[in-house]
Amino acid sequence: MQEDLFKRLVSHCKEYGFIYPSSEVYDGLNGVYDYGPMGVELKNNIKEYWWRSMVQMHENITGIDSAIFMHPLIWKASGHVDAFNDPLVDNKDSKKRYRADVLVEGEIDKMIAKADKEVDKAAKRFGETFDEKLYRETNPRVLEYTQKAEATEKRLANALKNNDMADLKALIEELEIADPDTGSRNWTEVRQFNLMFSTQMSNIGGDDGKLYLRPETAQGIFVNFSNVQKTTRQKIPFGIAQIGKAFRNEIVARQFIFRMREFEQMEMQFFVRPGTEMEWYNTWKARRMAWHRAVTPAEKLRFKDHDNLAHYANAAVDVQFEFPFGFKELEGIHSRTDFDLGSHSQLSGKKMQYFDPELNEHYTPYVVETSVGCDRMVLSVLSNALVEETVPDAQGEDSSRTVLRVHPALAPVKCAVLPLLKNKDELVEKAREVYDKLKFHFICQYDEKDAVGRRYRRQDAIGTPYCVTIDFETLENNTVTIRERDSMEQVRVPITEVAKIVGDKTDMRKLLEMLA
RNA sequence: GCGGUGGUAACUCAGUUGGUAGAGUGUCAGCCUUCCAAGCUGAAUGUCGCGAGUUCGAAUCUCGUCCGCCGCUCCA
Repeated sequence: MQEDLFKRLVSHCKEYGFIYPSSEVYDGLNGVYDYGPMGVELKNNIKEYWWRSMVQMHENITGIDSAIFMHPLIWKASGHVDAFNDPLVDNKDSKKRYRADVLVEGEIDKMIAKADKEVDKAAKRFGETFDEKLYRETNPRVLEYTQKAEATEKRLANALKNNDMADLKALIEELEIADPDTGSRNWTEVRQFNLMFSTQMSNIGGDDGKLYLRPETAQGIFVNFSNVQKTTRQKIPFGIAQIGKAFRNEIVARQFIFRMREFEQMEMQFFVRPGTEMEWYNTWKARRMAWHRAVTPAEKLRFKDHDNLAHYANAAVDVQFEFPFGFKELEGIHSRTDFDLGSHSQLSGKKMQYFDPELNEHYTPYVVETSVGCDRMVLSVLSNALVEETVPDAQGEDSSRTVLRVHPALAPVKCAVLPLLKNKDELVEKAREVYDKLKFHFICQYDEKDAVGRRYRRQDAIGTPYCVTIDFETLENNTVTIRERDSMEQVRVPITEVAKIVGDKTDMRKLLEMLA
């Protein structure tokens, strides 16, 4: 059922020009998609909704557009060079894949557990006279375990530091580590998976010329913190917003545009006084949920706290949407502490602090981040909107229609202009006139092909909220009918009012006002 | 990467024991039509994923290869 909906959605997206598989004529490129004529409009509207809700609606939030190429040290400071490199190993028998370092760490834990067990046993034996410290330092068996654990830890750290995959493999073999599930010791070579794409800036020679395509837009904001603060004279708390492409070499890209290798983020980093970050974290949680609820039913949205916090965060929550394949992350809200600014400050040697006149002191601001996946937002809007319903046809019989119930402010085309009949020149001519007026206000489509009912259905399929029909009465008194997508109801209005009526209903302002 | 599964028109799919491709929808042109898809007439569109083999003959059989989907590993 749900899977059917998802398949229908994917083909609908292609059929009506929303989303095409990338490089299709060359058999496609896994995990990459192109936006078509309807898709780009929808996506731009989503971006505009976000941008205006951040930058236009908050005097203390400004936007930037930083470059995708950044100095390679940025990714060192951010922790991505380390955190994005996972050494993976496959078990040939069980076909399971593990992180090699996690396997070794598990083995180290076992060694420590063994030592602890020896200590426990001795403690029971000696009773109250037991000196744990002395025992740990002198008992040969405990010593053997702890020393082995320490040595292994050291070797693991070295191997990771030097990217020595061969030694990692050797370590797994020497420790006789078995697959936790099956007990098999039949391992493949350990391979490094780099989740960042790299490229070459050719006029810098050798390895130093290696650059990464940014895996998140946030760092472009952090490294511009001082520039923005000084040039805009913002006082803390204030935020910097950015929309842009990011790139991650996912091991598997799946679920249509949900997880792509090239994707777009809408991120806002909010800089606050240390100690106030949880307050702001909760404020932004609420604001962001309100933003989502303005376009998505509340029951399809929920918060999901992170079980494991990232290296930079002291609190993290996801906004999840119920996709056809289950509740999945749409947006992340993180309290990033002063990790990023502190780290860049340390590595670059440049101060990234703020002088707080109220406190009369310098500090490194804390950061609360909101980060939405733009493409995921497109997917959520589409999967929430696509409906197949039964409506009466001209004879009052049941007929089905496919309709995209997207919010009018997000709809790719706002208005279709239709002459009732195309073989009547007066109607066609008048319709052209109306179209030529409306096109200055919003995106319109003119269509005269086929019966008008069929044209309505065509517009329904791409989510056009309003259809204006020019009929014989129009020729008499300059009025037209406006047909609304969801209710299919029509009202007759003077031509001179169409731009205002449709404009009001499709204006982004409607959405923004819901956030107040 | 492994396992499962699939690749035929823009979309959804059919194609029987091997005889060089069809349907519905959609698209285009024309007719009809005074407001909600499926009225009439006509038309265009396929290297049947790609390559090799078997065969007189391959969408169909064999092998290889590429790509997609689902699951596992990963997801800061």
